[in-house]
Amino acid sequence: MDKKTAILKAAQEAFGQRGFTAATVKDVAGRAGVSFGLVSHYFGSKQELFLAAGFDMADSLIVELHAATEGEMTGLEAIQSYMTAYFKFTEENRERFPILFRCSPFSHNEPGVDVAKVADKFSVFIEVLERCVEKGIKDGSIRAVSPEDTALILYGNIVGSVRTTLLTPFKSRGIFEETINHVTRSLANSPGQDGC
Amino acid sequence: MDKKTAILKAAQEAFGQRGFTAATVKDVAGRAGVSFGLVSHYFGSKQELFLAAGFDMADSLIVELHAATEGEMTGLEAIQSYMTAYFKFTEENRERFPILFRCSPFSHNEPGVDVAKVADKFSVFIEVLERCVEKGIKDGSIRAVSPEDTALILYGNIVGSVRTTLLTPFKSRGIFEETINHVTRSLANSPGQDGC
Amino acid sequence: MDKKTAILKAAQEAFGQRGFTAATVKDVAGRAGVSFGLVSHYFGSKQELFLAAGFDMADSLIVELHAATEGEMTGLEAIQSYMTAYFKFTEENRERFPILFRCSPFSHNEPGVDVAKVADKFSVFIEVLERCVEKGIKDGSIRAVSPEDTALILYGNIVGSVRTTLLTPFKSRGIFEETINHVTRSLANSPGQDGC
Amino acid sequence: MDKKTAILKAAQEAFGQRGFTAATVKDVAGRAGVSFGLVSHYFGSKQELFLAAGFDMADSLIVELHAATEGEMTGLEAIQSYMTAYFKFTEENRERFPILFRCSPFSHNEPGVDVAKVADKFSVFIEVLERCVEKGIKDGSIRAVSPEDTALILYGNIVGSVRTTLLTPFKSRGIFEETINHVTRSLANSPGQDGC
DNA sequence: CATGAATGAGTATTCATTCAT
DNA sequence: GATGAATGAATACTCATTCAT
Repeated sequence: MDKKTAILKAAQEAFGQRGFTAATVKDVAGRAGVSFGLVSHYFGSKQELFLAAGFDMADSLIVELHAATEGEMTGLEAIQSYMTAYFKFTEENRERFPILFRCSPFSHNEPGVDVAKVADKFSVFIEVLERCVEKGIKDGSIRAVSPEDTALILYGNIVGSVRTTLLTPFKSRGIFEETINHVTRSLANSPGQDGC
Repeated sequence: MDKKTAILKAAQEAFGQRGFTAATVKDVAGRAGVSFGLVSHYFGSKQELFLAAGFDMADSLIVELHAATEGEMTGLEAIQSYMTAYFKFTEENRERFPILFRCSPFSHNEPGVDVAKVADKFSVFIEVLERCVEKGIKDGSIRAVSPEDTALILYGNIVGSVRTTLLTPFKSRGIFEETINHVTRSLANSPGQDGC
Repeated sequence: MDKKTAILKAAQEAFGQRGFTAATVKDVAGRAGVSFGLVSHYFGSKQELFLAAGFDMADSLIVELHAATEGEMTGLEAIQSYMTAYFKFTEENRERFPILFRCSPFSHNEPGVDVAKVADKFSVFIEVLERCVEKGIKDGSIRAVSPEDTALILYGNIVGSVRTTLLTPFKSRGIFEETINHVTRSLANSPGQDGC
Repeated sequence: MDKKTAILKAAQEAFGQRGFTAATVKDVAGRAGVSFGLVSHYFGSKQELFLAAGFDMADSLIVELHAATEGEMTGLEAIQSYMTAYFKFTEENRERFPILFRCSPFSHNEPGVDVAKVADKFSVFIEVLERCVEKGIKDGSIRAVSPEDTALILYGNIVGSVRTTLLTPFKSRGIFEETINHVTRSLANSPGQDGC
């Protein structure tokens, strides 16, 4: 791993754990094993580094989510696949994922975050979910709901469970699976109902 | 409003908007219209002020939630009442509510927050919810789910919608009502299923 | 002398000797015998301190020059009095005067100097001189010259001698008197000429 | 123009405009269109570059002044020729001339300037002027004055006008000519006086 | 009660310089 | 010759805290 990448990874760790303001450039440099001068050399300012770190993480996740929802399946299955991929990604990146809690429109502005850019980046997460809901309504796997509202609620639901898992001491083994069940129960067009 | 209260309210605003590290004591004093010396005079250190501000907000909310869930009703109705009260409280305290996003175990530790104390305080929110789920299972209004997992998921769901509303530009008029519907659909013991 | 004044005097010394960029706030604080935090407390930024220091010195000098040129005398005598006062002031403030070399439109912009403000302040020095020249032309003590050009040249002349005295190793005991003679010879309406 | 020369010219520009401390090696390299590594490669340190830049400019000017004063003429004419050449040189090198304001004993020490070397270099400018005054006194074109003091005063006079022209917003079309007239009036052995 | 003068630790950033390629 | 990665000293500025009034 070259030093530029090392700095990026270290920044994701440090900003994720401490937040933009509390994390220090010196800390990032220390974790990356480089001098702090090199951080400015490659990334300019702390703010630019913060955005680079957050966007790099977001981009990686977006790739996974696209892959998870692109195959042939019902809308409801796509949502389940989306959630599975999302949760898997968080578990595989426990140390560095939380940068997304900070560098996201769902957190209060950290100084130095361009709100518009971040909202733009994150709207993709919502949009993919919205497409899945729309698809599910069409193919009959999801009941009639507002795709827009639902996508927002589902995303909040997902992030809520991720926060609980990564941040709180309120641990629960099956929370990810149960969240998928929760969502499935809420959205599924229960076949029994039609049959009655 | 006496100056001590003014400082507390100002602290909730400032810490909510900027976070523990980025908010300054001078800023708090400015918003409260008092000299910065008075802040230490009443609250000692910045950290103590942060905790006082967060706990004051949490306590107010807890009072509301207890009131909302204590009457005679089914478990499912209690959950709906809990959520309604929670959402109402956030809207009535838009400016100062976000202190809870910072001073909560669902956010990364802000330096100076005693994790244990905070977890303790917030476990009440989960426990009240858990009691409602248990009650609903008993009275037949809620299907058979794990009360513990479900309480965590529901809380994440609620906070997700609050964050979306208070923090993001992804606005949706009916998100609070839809979140209640979402939860209701997921938990309700659908009478039709039994009938089949 | 209170600490705010001490900082101002120290700033005049430090900026005068080393220039805006090379002088450090720590150095200023050290000379003033205060902590460097107090400098920001009173003056905000280095730039504001620089301007405050320069303008304080300029204002003091302006007072002297007005006093020197206000009595009843010919224009030529007023110019001599102006120069005498100017040179006396520089000698009495050897240590701190050079701030004016830096904070003046006759020096290259130091970053953080508002060019317009400085030009405004210094235009007074030129204008007073111009009035004297005009007066001298009217009262016959000064030959027919362009008051505007002449004022600029005289000011350059004065500052040139001050720079030589305060900054260079090219010392000459009588340079101030000789400069006054030089100017007098150049401007005087030699009575002999009229008589011819 | 080879890269070494390009660096030297760029250094004259940058140091002239910003001063030794504020100008950066990177800035010089950027203006010259070379990598910053090449600057050290050719000139060693920033200080050496500064001196090289200043002395190169001083040497060019000295050549012009010698040429201007070497022909057959009276001392007064030599001084006029000196001034004309000096002013012409400044106008032809507007962008890069101000390095001499910085790298001269008439400016406060920029750190890294060897005072003695600079004084030595600049003493030539004064000496040439002094020779002209002495010559003029001998040949009767200049009245009886102290050559030493006068040379210093004249040099200050010249530089004052150059500073006014290159640095201040106090522009005056005829300032260079008027300065020559000013000096001429002051020094000339007015023939009319003798004639009376 | 209330103010704000005073302090100094901590941080981001700039920048000259070195050195491997 | 020429480049730019890498370093770390130096510096302006912020800010919590203390304390005299």
